[in-house]
Amino acid sequence: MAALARTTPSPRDRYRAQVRAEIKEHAWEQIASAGASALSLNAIARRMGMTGPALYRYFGSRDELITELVMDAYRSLADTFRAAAADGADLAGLAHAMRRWALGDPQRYFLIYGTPVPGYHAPDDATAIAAEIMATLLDACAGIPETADLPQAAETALDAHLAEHRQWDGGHRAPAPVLRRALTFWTRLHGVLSLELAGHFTGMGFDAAQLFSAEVDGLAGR
Amino acid sequence: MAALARTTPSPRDRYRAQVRAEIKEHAWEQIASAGASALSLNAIARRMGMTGPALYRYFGSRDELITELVMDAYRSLADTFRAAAADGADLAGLAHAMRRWALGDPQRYFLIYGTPVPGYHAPDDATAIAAEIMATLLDACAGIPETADLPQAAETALDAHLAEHRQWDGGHRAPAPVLRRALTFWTRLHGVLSLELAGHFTGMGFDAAQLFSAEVDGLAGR
DNA sequence: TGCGTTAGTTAGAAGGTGTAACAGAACCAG
DNA sequence: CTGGTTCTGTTACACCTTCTAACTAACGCA
Repeated sequence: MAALARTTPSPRDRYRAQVRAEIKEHAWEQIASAGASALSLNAIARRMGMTGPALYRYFGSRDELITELVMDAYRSLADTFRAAAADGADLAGLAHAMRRWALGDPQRYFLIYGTPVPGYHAPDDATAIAAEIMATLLDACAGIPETADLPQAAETALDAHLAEHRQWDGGHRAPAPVLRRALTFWTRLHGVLSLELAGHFTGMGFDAAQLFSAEVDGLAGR
Repeated sequence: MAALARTTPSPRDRYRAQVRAEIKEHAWEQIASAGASALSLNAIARRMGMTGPALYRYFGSRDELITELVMDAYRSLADTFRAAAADGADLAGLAHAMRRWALGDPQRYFLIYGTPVPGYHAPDDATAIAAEIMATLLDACAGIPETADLPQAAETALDAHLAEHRQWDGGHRAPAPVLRRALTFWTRLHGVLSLELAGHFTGMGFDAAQLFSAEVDGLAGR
């Protein structure tokens, strides 16, 4: 009873962690091949040679498993951003790192940025990681010349608005144009990327990478 | 047998059409409140006072119903675009019409532009309507000054690419910069709009409408 | 009036989530 | 080493889903 905080994980703990990880691996496979909506605990259990209810020892429900996968996806994206920034990537470097990350597993991207489920609210941890991503982005945006391709007549209006509504800046002391640039980076790249990943460009004939790069070049000030 | 093409719909035809329409109405309610993944033929049947299998007289499968809803969503968006253009809306007018349309039923927007289901391929009719939307957009883009906020150094590269990869222009004889503007309109507005609809801006404090408008102003050349 | 078509029913297969009760293995203490 | 506790995985089940098969009953038309 009342086990003290273990200094070292017990064999059971290790086993448990390993099974949980294996479940998640199978879950990612299913998601990659059929989307999150087709994820089935029973199917995962079958593939692992167990019966369905056994998985409920490891995840309380299907939603709990998906939530954990969402968190892992966020974590992975944040790490990708951080690693790229640590490697000295500029804004364009971050953009291309993000595109590679998304193309590597489109359904993982959609787990974060795809169709929302009306009742579902992301856990606070997710917004914390989102803030971490935004912080990395703001840092990168702070060191870009002002010649970049951004609204200029509208700039005054939006910048003034952002200057007074910056709860989301996480304490970053960037001026409003930098905030604007970060938001624009996010929305524009998501726009091209999500349409590309969803296949809306297939059959149109042009190369999505060039459209993406053109947006990146505009944002990064060439 | 082998009924000739009826000149006037029979009472049965009218009844059938009415029940189909009623099924779709309930489907839209369910989608709006719980998303397309939660759509249940059984639940619709229950609400209509019938048993589940009865609905299979009207739609061959759940997927067939959803496909029809997707088509209706496309049709509705295309009509919204056409109506706005017929009312003399410029590019900015089209943009705001699109935003109103999306905000009116976010899940309807996501039915078109949301997370794709890996195995699913949209019917050819859908791409035809998409082409119709693009045609309206290209017309609107053709009458915009060149001062608009678009990539300029990258312009040469992307424009050259688009000039040689324009299967998607539907015979529109617009020069490459117009094609580029239409694509950019689409991706940028989808970027802001889909993030807003998915709730990714909630809690950030700023007004998504102003971000949207700033992008529109940039695209429309003020 | 009578016959063919069609709508809606029940029954059931196959599969999903999730709970409850139980068997057995693993671990830990004495 | 043995006993007790804890944890894993099982079966059985309730309840939901989609969808098929077979049947009944109503409708519409001639």
